[in-house]
Amino acid sequence: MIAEVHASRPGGRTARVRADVLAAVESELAEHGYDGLTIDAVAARSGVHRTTLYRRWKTVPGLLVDLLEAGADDAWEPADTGSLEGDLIAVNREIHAALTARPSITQAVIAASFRTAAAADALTRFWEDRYERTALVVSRAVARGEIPGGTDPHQLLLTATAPLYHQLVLLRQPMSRDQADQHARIAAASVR
Amino acid sequence: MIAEVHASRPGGRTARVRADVLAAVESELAEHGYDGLTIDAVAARSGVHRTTLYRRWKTVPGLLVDLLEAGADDAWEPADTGSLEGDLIAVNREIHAALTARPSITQAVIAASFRTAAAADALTRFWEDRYERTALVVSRAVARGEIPGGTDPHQLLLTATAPLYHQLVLLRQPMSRDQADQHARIAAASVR
DNA sequence: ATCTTAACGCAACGTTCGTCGCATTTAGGG
DNA sequence: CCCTAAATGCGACGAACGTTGCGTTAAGAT
Repeated sequence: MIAEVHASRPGGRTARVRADVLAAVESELAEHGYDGLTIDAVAARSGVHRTTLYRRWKTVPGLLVDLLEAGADDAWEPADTGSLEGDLIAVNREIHAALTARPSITQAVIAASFRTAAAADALTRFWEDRYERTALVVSRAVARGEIPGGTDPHQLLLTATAPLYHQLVLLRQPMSRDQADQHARIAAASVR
Repeated sequence: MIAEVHASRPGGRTARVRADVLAAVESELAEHGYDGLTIDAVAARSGVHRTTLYRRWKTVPGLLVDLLEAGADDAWEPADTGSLEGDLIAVNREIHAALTARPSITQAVIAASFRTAAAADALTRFWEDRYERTALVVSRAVARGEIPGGTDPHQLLLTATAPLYHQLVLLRQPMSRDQADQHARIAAASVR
């Protein structure tokens, strides 16, 4: 998620317009949720003309994609708690917080990903990047001799994190933080 | 998912219209995917008037909801293979097949559930029903003495099935049937 | 067979959506 | 400071969407 360095004219007004628009997207999202998020509403709130939004962002999902990329934390890496189980619990708590926040930007972007291919691609890239970085907790555990070297990082992370997404996003039912912790423990125990 | 028994006039023409429409929805879905699924296209293909579709089904997600309910198998129950692991593998293979089919009705309904509350509710009810029935594999395992009595069925099923949904639906990446089996084994082992 | 009325067909309407051509502003370079 | 072109503002347009009023058909009751 590198910021667009080769933009032909990223200066003053353009940057200000982008900031205004993304701020409006966030506010609109907070007030009316994803369904109330429309190009016209964002245009009205931001003071930027409809046509400009259609030209630069094309669609509502496009706006959310940009919001996602603008907020991408390039320095993110999983916490090091000293044990595999502790690391997985920390990861799951982050996911749990992101999915239960109201409004949840993550939930909104997921919804958007079912509308346009561009949003789906952006989200896939984002998650690929995150899971790749999170694989660090597995290699650290291997280095500590906690788990065997042949362990598949992705399978392990899937076991730990998938239940949160499934329960909170698809099944649309509550999940306590304790339950989230518990799934991290199950995953950690599965590779011992 | 009981068929609407108290419909005031479900007879001949009305039933025929519904059958024509749902058939058209399925065909249209197969050819153009969810994005190409529009009220007008379904009306044209089915020979039923636009207005009728708007009156009875309101929205495109509404059409998919009805398709889901029409295809609901009220007799469904999980296969009995004689072991918890075998049962979970069987369940996961069904889910795997449903999510990798092309076109996948399940994937389409999931996409629809992010558009209208009615679709989200219908899907939630459907899954609640399925997971409740699938809990049978857990009670059978308890009866066989395979696992302790205090086992939480939902947590176990979540561990087994969530990775499939997450990988195939949200992460939008492939998963082999062997990997699906593997997650069933991990779940089975987690309660031993 | 007749009647009632729910369900459907039909045409027209207003709204929202996304696009286009053109004028205006302004960032960034000479 | 001036010049060029990218970015934005503006108004209008056509198409798609969803709704409404009214006439017609036919299911189900008497």
